[in-house]
Amino acid sequence: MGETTTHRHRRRAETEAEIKAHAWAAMRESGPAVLSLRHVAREMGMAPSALYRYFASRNDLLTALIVDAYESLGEQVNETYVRASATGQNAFEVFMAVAHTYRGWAMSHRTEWALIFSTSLPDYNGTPETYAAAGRSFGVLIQLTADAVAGGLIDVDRLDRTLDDDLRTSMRVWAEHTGQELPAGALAGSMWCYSVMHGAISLDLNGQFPPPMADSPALFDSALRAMLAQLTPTD
Amino acid sequence: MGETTTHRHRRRAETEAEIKAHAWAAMRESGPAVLSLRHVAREMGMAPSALYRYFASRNDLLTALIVDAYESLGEQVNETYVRASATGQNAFEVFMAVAHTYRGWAMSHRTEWALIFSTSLPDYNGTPETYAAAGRSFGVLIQLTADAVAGGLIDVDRLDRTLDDDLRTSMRVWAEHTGQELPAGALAGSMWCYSVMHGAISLDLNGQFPPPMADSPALFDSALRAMLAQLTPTD
DNA sequence: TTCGCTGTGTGAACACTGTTCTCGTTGTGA
DNA sequence: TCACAACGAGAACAGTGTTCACACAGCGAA
Repeated sequence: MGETTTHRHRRRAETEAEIKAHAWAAMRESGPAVLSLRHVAREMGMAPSALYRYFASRNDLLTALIVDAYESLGEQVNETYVRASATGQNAFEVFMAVAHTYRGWAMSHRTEWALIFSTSLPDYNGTPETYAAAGRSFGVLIQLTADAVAGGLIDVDRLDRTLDDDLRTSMRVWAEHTGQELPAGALAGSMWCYSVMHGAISLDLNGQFPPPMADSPALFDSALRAMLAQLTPTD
Repeated sequence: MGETTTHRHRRRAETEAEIKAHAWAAMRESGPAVLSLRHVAREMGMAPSALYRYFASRNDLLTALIVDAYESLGEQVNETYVRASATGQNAFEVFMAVAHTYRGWAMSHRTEWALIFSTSLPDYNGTPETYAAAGRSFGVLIQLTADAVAGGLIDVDRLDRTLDDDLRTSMRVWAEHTGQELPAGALAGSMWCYSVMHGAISLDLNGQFPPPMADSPALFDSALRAMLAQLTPTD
């Protein structure tokens, strides 16, 4: 038998996609979190109740949208990782390329970003599916850390010594959980970089930076490079 | 005459506060962004329409709540700044104390944090009042930067040289806007620290860190110290 | 080919929501 | 004591997510 994709199946996938497309459009113009099923239905020329044939609830639709957003982000990030790695640059340069892709995605997909990273969606609760989707771009970060360690870019021993004991064991626990051979210090360093990256983007997107430094890739770049410099050996 | 606080005035202020208290309580248990005026009214034993004597709309109530949250945060941050400064510690140690207060507030006021920092509140738009309130804790950061520069903790010249030209001029523009004498490099450094601080908290609160390092003040601490180390002279 | 089932769409209904309006009542300053 | 502003109640309107009974279309099996 295999996958019998009947005519019905295809049509169903189409309408499903169309619903999501209209949902994105609505959120883009009215801001996220005001997604109205009735509005989408009206836009599509169908009864509100008909949407429930495709998504069991508003939350389910939101989950699907979030998963799609994660997938889009993960895909772009991963693609950049692969392409930049192929050029033979060292892991830090690859990381910078990935980070700029990450930031670029956030800037050009503000709605998606808000949907992913804003707690406080009305009544929405995260699901296992979203967590799984989130892991994908996180995996690239772990991979990059492993690359950097392999390339000798990280002063593993020094970083390890600076860590608090409890923190070091936390890192070890997680390191074993990843497939890679990751020293605690390196893992901590990657979390530092992740924090800078996420924080700079988040502040920028929310307009929490003073006006003249808003939407400044240069500030983002300098912040990340400052943190990376802290990881290198022979300071 | 002066301030004639009649009986009515006092009662009005009381109900206003009571409304906000009930609103916070409701958000705390049902998550933010599902604030329902009717629910608050029901809880208080009054008609929904009566609330409109105190807040012109749901957005106005939200604004008041956000301003209160900012004020609470700003107050705690400022208090820590004053107290820590009085002990004669250097500006970096004061900054660490302030940062921990900041993080502690975020952890113990998740609802308030979400209200402040989540874009994507349903239909809510920022107002001048909220921007003014936001500036208060930002001011402490600027003050700390000035203190650090005055204390010779920041390698101003080196940082200045590492900056992109456009970025440096952006920083200068903003530096003039603040009352303080802030070199561009130092200002950039403070933005880096702000990014780390905000990012680490944000990721932690949203559960975006791997489980074993969730809710870890040590990770937060190490990330900030790593960034601070990057600012000091004579590396 | 006809039967029956499953997938899809409809429209009415329910319980909500924010908001506005009109109508009383009640406290306060003159 | 009077007049007026402040306050509260209740009904109403338009909007929401969601459910339900119903009707039709398409498809596999008899």
